[in-house]
Amino acid sequence: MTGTTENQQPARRSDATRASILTAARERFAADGYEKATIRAIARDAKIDPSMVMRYYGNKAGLFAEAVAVDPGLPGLSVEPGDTVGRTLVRHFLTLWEGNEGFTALMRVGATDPAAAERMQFVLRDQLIPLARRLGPDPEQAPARAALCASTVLGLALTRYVLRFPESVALDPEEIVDWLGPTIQRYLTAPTP
Amino acid sequence: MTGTTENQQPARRSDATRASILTAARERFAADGYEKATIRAIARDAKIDPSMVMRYYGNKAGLFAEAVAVDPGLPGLSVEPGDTVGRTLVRHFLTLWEGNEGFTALMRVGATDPAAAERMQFVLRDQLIPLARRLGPDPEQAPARAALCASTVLGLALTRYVLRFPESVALDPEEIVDWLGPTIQRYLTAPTP
DNA sequence: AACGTATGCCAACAAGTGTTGACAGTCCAG
DNA sequence: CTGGACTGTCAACACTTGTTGGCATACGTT
Repeated sequence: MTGTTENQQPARRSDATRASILTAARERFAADGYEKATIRAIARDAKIDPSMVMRYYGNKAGLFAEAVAVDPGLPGLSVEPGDTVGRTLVRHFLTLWEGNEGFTALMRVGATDPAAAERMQFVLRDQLIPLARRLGPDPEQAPARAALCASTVLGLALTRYVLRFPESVALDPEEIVDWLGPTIQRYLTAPTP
Repeated sequence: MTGTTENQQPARRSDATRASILTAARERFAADGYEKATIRAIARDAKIDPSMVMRYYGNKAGLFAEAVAVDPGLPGLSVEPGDTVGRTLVRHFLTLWEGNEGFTALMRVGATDPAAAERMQFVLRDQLIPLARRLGPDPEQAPARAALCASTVLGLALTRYVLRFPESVALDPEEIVDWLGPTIQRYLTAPTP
């Protein structure tokens, strides 16, 4: 083994450049969206030539795809007792968003790009709906209940990370968990109102 | 009086063109966002020449400004008994969004344009915060409580009108009121959790 | 009828975009 | 040392964008 992690590839010299491009791309996409994040601007940030971006990532779409290749992974929520799932879920999403700019990028772009919007549905369909089906009183209501949860979480992300409303940015993470946790819990488990 | 409404201006012949441009612009902005909604495409929809857009609205920014000049107006919520404010507010936003494409346009663009994002804060600052200050137990918490309400409403708008998640689109309006009403009510009036 | 104005179209511009190919230096195996 | 592959730069391409000015036509007033 050559590096810190075991790689099959022989660790080429250009890996540093590749990484710096990807980092710059994530920042630009998260800050400006797809159209305004030009390849020239990303290349300038990464301090290389725009043509290198093309060589390493094919085209702009390919670069974006790799920049937002994030894994939401709701880990081990199946073994949750069921009483605190709401709080746990909110806390999970919060730490996820705070640490990875890819989510902000995906969301900003999803507002105008159907492909990115569809990619966001993956979380809803693959993780939230099954969760709602397992915890809720009526499996048939699972899609509706999961949709409400998604709108809650994404609404916070929108006002806090995308639109950056000062009043939303000022909220303390634990304060958010205290308020949104019961909401999610109710959407998932409470009887139909 | 010449038309249905009283106008000070003598009702010029180009008013129909002006209106068709504005309608096409609203649709395009709402569907594609700012960058992808090109003046040429809008002009093609309105069946006129792109140069007419410039003559009547100065430039693209001016056109967008008039296209999203919508008034959220939370009417008479001050006289609401206080017990059903949550439901009333949700219902109000819902009818607002269903009827006017300007909101969708503003939101889609706000995801990448800071100016549009700031325009959206107007609703929060001018209407939601005062409401929270009047109804909530502690005036100092008004910004935080209002921010939570904004994130709730905008989250629904995001998944339903912008990202168009099928599970969110499928929700019945009254079903939404039933679920989101109590949430808003709690954010506004419930004691700190 | 005649004139000034409003309305519309056409062609073109400068700027910026993603993308491509040719060319120079650098590294490493033989 | 020498060859070929890797890494990077430069200049240019084809295209789309917002925007502008000139020119033709229709209108309303006198």
